[in-house]
Amino acid sequence: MALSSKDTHSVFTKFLAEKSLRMTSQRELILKTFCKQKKHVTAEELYDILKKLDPSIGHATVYRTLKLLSEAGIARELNFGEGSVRYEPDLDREHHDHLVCVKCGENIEFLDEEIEALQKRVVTKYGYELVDHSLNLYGVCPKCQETK
Amino acid sequence: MALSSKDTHSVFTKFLAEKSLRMTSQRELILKTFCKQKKHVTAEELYDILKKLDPSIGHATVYRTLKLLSEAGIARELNFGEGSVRYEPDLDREHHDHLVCVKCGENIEFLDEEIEALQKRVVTKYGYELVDHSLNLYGVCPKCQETK
DNA sequence: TTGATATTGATAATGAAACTCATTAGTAAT
DNA sequence: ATTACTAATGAGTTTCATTATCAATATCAA
Ligand SMILES: [Mn+2]
Ligand SMILES: [Mn+2]
Ligand SMILES: [Zn+2]
Ligand SMILES: [Zn+2]
Repeated sequence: MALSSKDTHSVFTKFLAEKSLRMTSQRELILKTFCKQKKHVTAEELYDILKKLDPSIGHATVYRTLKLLSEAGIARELNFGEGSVRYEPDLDREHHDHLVCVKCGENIEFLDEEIEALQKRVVTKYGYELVDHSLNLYGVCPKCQETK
Repeated sequence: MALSSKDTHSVFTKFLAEKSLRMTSQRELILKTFCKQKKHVTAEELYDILKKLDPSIGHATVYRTLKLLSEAGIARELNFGEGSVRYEPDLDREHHDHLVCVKCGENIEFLDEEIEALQKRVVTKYGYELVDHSLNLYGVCPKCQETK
């Protein structure tokens, strides 16, 4: 049962209010457009999409807002070693990791509770306090395996 | 029983020969210096160290050679989301992942065979052919937990 | 040696992301 | 509505890591 877009909006508004920041039309548009995306987008890709909806939108505002959305827990940053960060909606989704095809970029999301538990075991073993983790598996997808 | 530096040298030479590339004094110095490092270094950090040994060394040569060393399997690229890539010797070392303190950067290397096995299970489940993986755990180290 | 080719290092170019700042917009009290 | 305050915006600049260019140099095989 995914949360409605109204929820991300109110979560963001609340987050902003707590920091004496303001909900603006740009932030609303960026939030709404970001949440619609099916794929993990870069700031640049989202900017290109937004430009069509509001040609006056600024480069920096997209970067700034994605950062805010991450802080608010609405977005998650992903790093697949491409040189730029990707973002995905994170609020109404359960945690998952990624399996990426190195040939075509196809992206599978998976969740392995056993791996999750073992990670916690490692962190505990060394006396650390877990903050975050990043697990990316890189491989060749079935389709790309055929293409020799 | 680690391999001697003579081995990395011959591995690199063989790798270069197979690609009709040449072993040069710069590549020898970079290889030797890189393998001596105890920590994961960025290209920039290694460049600073190399400058003291050979002030004529070029920026681009360090970047280029680290890339070659990675292709040759002598170095491994690490991405801790800092904005720059780190490298570590990989030839005479067994695989491991990293637990990084988000406060002080302290870096623990660990190997969990169970996690490794489960990763393979995930990849197999989706019909992928595993190429690589990246697992980074981020936390607060015991020392930094004290500092409130 | 010589000729072909690879390498180098200085420098320029690139691309992502952060910063600057003058202008605009939102807020809350008058 | 007017005001005063503060935050937000977007154009443009800046930084930083990394890559590309290219003329000069080094290496190699014949
Ligand atoms: Mn995802
Ligand atoms: Mn390591
Ligand atoms: Zn593929
Ligand atoms: Zn620490």
